[in-house]
Amino acid sequence: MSPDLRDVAAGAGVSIGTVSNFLNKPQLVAPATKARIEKVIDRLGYVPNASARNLRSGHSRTLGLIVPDIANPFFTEVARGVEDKASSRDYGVFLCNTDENHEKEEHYLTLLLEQRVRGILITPKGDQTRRIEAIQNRGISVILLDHETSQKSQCSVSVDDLYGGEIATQHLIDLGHENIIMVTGPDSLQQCVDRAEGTSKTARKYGIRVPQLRVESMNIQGGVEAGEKILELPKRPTGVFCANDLLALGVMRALQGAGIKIPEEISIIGYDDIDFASSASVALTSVQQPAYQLGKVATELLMSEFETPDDHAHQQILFQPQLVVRSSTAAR
Amino acid sequence: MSPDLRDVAAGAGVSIGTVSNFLNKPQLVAPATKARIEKVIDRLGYVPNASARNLRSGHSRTLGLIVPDIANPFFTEVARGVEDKASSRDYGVFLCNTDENHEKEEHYLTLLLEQRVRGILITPKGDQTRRIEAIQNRGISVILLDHETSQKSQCSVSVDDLYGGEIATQHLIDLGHENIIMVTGPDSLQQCVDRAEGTSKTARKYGIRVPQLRVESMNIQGGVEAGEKILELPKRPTGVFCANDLLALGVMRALQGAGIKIPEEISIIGYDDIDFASSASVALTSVQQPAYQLGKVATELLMSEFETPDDHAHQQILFQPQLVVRSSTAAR
DNA sequence: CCCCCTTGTTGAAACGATTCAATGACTGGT
DNA sequence: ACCAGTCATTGAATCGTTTCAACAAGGGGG
Repeated sequence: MSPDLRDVAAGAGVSIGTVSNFLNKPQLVAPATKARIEKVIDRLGYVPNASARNLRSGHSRTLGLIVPDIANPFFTEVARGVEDKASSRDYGVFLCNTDENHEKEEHYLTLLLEQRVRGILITPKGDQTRRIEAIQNRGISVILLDHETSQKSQCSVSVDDLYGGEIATQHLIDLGHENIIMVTGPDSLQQCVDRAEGTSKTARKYGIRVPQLRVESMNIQGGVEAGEKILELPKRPTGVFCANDLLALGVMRALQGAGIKIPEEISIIGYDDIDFASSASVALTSVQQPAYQLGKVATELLMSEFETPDDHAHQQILFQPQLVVRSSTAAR
Repeated sequence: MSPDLRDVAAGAGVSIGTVSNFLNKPQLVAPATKARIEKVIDRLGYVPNASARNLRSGHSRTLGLIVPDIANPFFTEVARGVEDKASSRDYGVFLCNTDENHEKEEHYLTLLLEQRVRGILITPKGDQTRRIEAIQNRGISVILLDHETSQKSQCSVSVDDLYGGEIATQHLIDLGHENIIMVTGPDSLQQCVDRAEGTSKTARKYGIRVPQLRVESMNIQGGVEAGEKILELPKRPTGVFCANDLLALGVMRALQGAGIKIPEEISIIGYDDIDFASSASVALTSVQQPAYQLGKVATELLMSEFETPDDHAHQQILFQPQLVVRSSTAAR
């Protein structure tokens, strides 16, 4: 149905090998032959078959990207960074969305293995160290994305979530808040654990205890649920730190729905500084992360790992987040 | 590096063909043999090589999805619909983001052709009829997503943008607005053209002319730019209809930044009803589209096209959008 | 006891490319 | 006129599967 290297060769009156050289090592082919082959390729609309190519050459030109929630603008931004970098080197990207679901993560990992992708970028749920090592043993590079690792055998690119939790909490405390609550996700998300840890650490310095309100899903819906629980609390907090902006927007929606004034009655601070944060009903104070950069750097690292394996040292890159103050937090 | 069908066969003391049957036609394999093979597969961690499989069988188990802006929640929702449906039938999805850029679209189409995906879902920019027919001639099914077609040889799943433009405009007119402006994207986006057409049609009935303010990119940034232009207008409009919610949020941001009260001074209505619309600084009135459903139905249609080509009739499915009134529009 | 049918298994060809050693055709130096 | 050395091209093997015709082994039915 689709034309074939053989068809091209026949059309140009050369052998299959020459056409292959034209495609992969053009400097080996005589100008006149080149011209002839090119013309035939155009006329036939020949497009190489990646499967055949991968099979023979032993590696594909595709990467896998596994994220917990593609609807979260933070991860779409990361994905954009990955795609741009990959594209620029003529790699394709399999984008997989797990909905924070372990089974889906497993499912997609197998899918990527079947595809024999060249490398995988993953924001894993829970500790996947063993699984990941098994994959690396198959000759597939893996980079942890937005997830720090202590394993020296793995690369990771992440943002300092501990520090992020600290500056968010410090900000609330500086504004005079003492009754603070943190809305966070399941413990299987390392980001949540680290941000919470940063919060506790800073709070302890001031003799404050920050209770945690845990939700299932890190999205607006989850935030709304958290907000409703906050409303029922016997002693209502004056400051709320949410582990991401979606939660913060949800909490804000729930609280405002109950007639509570933000930030007069309750201050809210989010995390990620997504684009929508500044468009929110009250512009959201948030902790900014270099999402696009994260994706880009991770992809560079990944490619260096398999393109120049010799001078590639496994490294753990850590970005620093930054506080962005807007209108959702105020002195109490 | 990765174990092989041959390794499995050797381990289980059977031929390659039997293992292949175990994988693809288990009913042909004796229970005892099955058990033996299964054990070896587990022990070796065998994962089939999709390239070899595709090459031999002549078709892959992957789809391609091409969208103009994955950062737009409308399209992430569509993508979710596609992924869920595809996953459920064990298909993988290549998600491609074009940034409304024709070259990228072209680039990704070639990528998908190289991969010999089984089918493509695309929200094309401009008229791609010929290109798409060429792809179909290669035996790859194509479905137009969120883009109506009159071609009877193609399937499409879309939402009635003409009607959407009508109800948005009708809403503004019902509220007493006569000085209305539409913020829209480039003519190469059919959605924009259709929504604008709906607007004009309705406006004409009332003897009103709705000028168009055209921006390059259909995102928040584009909206901000449009908002700034609106501020400079000699005769400021009282109603603004934006071709999508991102534009609306951007316009809102710019106008509010200049101290204009929404909706008291200017009413704004968006399109798509993304999740963030109701969290906006002023909850956005919008035209709702069944995004998830769109993706899901399109994928079903696509799969039926190549799984049961005989009883598949090309069809154009059209959903109806729905007005959602919130706080960003008011009587003048 | 022979034949046919079913059930399970096998072996080899094919898919469309890459890879590489071998070959052929020239060129220029001596 | 010959040899060495480029430069272009070729042909065959190979990657890991699927596919399918052919075969082996039992199991009734006549």
